[in-house]
Order: sequence, then C-alpha cells, then structure tokens
Amino acid sequence: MIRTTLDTAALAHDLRLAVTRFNRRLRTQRVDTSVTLTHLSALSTLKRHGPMSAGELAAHERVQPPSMTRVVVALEGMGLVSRTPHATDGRQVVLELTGAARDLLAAEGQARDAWLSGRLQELSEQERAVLREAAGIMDKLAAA
Amino acid sequence: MIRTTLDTAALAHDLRLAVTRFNRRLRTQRVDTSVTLTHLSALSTLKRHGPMSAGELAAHERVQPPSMTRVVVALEGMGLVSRTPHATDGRQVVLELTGAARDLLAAEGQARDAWLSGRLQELSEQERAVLREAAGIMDKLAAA
DNA sequence: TATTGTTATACTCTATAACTATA
DNA sequence: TATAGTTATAGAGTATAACAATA
Repeated sequence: MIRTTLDTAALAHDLRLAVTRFNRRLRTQRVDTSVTLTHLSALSTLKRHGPMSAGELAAHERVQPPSMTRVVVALEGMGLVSRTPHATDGRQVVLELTGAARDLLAAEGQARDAWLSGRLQELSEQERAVLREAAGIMDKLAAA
Repeated sequence: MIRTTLDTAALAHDLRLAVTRFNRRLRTQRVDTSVTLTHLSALSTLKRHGPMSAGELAAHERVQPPSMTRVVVALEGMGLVSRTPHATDGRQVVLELTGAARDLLAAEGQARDAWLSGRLQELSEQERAVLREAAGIMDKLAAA
C-alpha cells in the first residue's frame, strides 16, 4: 500500500516534468506560424465530433468559455470556422469547419506533424506502442 | 513502409493532442499559486543535477536563455535559488537551490502532485507501467 | 571575436469577473 | 432566474532582437 503510494507520487512527478518539456518542444516546433497548436487542437476536435456549440467545444478542449471565444474569433478570421446561430436556441452559436479548414487538416498530416513523425520513426515499434497506449491514458486523465 | 509512415503520422497527431490537453489539465490543477509549474520544473532539474550555470539550466529545460533569466529572477526573489558568480569565468552565474527550495520540494511530493497522484492510483498497475515508460520516451523526444 | 547572460519588447495561451442576450 | 456567449482585464510562459560584460 505504501509502496503503491510512493510509486504513484514518483510517477506523478516524473510524468509531469516529462509532459512539461515535451509539450514545450512540440509548441516550439511550429513550422506554419499562422495556425497554433491550440487552434489546431480545436479544429481537430470539430473534425472528429462534427459541428457543436462554443460551450461544447470549450468543454471538449478543457478550457473556459472565454478562452474558447478567443480561439474561435481567430479561426473565424482565418476563414477556418463558421459561426451560425442555433436553429432553436438563440443563445447558442454553432461552430462548423469550413472547406479551407478541411484542406488544412488534410495537408497537416504531412507538414505539421512532420517533426514528431520523424522522431517517432526513429523509435522502436515497441516504444511507439507504449506511446500509443499512453496517449489514450493521458486523454482519459485530462478528462478526469 | 507506407504502413509505418501512416501509423507514425496518426500517432504523432493523437499524441500531440493528448499532450496538449493533459498539459493544460496539469497546469490548471495548481493548488499553491505562488510557485508555477515552470518554476517547479526548473527547481526539480537543479535538485536532480545539482548547481549549474543559467545557460545549462536553460538547455536542460529546453527554453531560450532570456526565458530562463525570467524564471531565475522570480525564483531568486522568492528565496528559492541563489545566484553566485562562477569561480573562474566571470561571465557565468552559478545557480543553486536554497534550503527553502529543498523544503518546498520535499513537501511538494504530498501537495503539488496530489491531484495527479490520486488519478494515477485509480489506474491499473499496467496503465501506470505504460505511463512510466512513456515518461522516459517523451523525455528522450523532448531532448531530440 | 565569441560566449554568457540580461534587458526590452511582444505574442500566445489561459483565467476570472462582469456584461449582454436569450430561455 | 438560469444559461450561452462575449468583452475586459490580467497573469503565466515563452520568444526574438539588441545590449553589456567577460573570455
């Protein structure tokens, strides 16, 4: 019991530091500087789950509504997201990807993640399997 | 070959999103608001590797020197780090943890990582093993 | 001349509080 | 009243460019 507690405390510590540094590295690796990682994350969620309200997207992304407003304003300005009034609830705004966003996301597979893809290919198949599982677990933790 | 490329591209994508959201979650989980995660990461590195110059610490943390200057100024202001001139090279500044920082890091194991520790204990032993391995791999990637 | 560190400045990311509009 | 979203404001985190001091 104590052993487990000690283990998880140490793991929490190491995992937090690793994520901090890895995230830093990923953010600075940007090639196309117009669309940031935050923007891309929001777009990816819209692509995966389809049109949704601003509040729903904020919840998906684990940010507060005002933070999402900012992101959406920027994305609309870039012509990547459309904002239309909800059909029956006038308070809500429905967000939807534009064709330009779909094009961007399609191209992104080759360009945006190029650096990380390259590094991943240098790993062993077993290491990639670990990261694949870890990604799912981290998503679960982020939602907890 | 193509299969592997496709796999790593998809993994790069999913891993990036997972890290983005997980990192967000960790940063917002702060309890003690005086010392931020960035500060804590720098302190942990100093603890693990011992006294070093500002440039070395910046390299360890994967940030640019001016960014580290800011962090160090803040930490010195809180009495957590001392800055002393290098013995032989007058350009360098040697950074060292203070006793207060050691106390803080010792207490941190219980307080700071409490949220994450709690979540980790809800996982299976196998999932924790995956994260343990993943932390090492992510550190390697951050340094690549 | 090259290196180490700092200052000046600016942009991204995110939050809380207060406000508006609609239900 | 309660909910959805926005505006206003602020703080954390990080970068590039320019500078000073030392090697």
